Amino acid sequence: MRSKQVRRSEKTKERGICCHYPGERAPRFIEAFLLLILSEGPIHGYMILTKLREMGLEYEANDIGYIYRNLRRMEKNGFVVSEWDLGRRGPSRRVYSITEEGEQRLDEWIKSLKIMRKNLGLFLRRCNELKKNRN
Amino acid sequence: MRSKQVRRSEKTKERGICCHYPGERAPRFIEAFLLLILSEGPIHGYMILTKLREMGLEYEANDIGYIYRNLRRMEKNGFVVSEWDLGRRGPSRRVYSITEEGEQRLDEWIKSLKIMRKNLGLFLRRCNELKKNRN
DNA sequence: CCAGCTATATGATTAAATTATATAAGAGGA
DNA sequence: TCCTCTTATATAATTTAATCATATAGCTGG
Repeated sequence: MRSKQVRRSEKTKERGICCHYPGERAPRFIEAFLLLILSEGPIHGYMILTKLREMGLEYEANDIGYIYRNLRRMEKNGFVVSEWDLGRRGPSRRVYSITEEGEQRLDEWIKSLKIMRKNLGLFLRRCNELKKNRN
Repeated sequence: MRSKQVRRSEKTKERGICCHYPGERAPRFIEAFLLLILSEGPIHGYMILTKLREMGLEYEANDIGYIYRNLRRMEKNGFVVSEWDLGRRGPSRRVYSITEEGEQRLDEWIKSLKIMRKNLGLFLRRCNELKKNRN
């Protein structure tokens, strides 16, 4: 460990979906995002971090431990399987693939997140009305 | 305690925003919803449950403990204040009101939940594309 | 040889969601 | 009177998960 650790709470308050919001701690969506990425093809943990950032989630270097932990849990739950990729230079990679159960799980997530999105819309509209009525 | 407890995990899997989704546990939005309701006027805990249900969140009788705990935490954090309402028949009520700090906190929530809603949209669109390309 | 990037992993701590239960006032019926 | 139901608040105990912190190792370029 060389570089100094940075506290998320000080640095990353107003960003993506899986970090920072006033509640301090992340919501519980990471599994959905991991499943989507894995559903697009086998991939290793470190690359997932890059993908998440491309999806606007702005993870820090720190958060990689969180990814690995979740991948392990998901493997335990049967949503993914992994194998070592040793056939290349550099540190070896553990490559994860989604299972049939994982695909089903993703479908459940999609259903739930659709409802959540709808309810968030209602929430925000109601907030708008509240502010409007105050002026 | 008279009535039988019901397990959320068996009964309420595919519902609102603050309960049930594949991750089993609720996301961390409850504070935002409580703040919005309180921002509309002082109210006691038990009535909040009704309001949340009206907002489509389908809480069970069980979940009232969760509400109370959150209200207490929020009071500790200075987002709300409470006082007893003894001037009526029936069990006495603890009536909560939002503070200036609570209003600010709600504004932070609104910012974050807007981003979250946007990112959920991107997520769902990406899922759609994935499914489309498979056919 | 050191710094930096890539790569995986996990112990320890803290926060919070869930389950379960305790208490009590009043209303209405048998 | 007793019983049950609804309204109302509260918290102990348990479990899950997010965060903080750190360890290890391969390879590249200066």
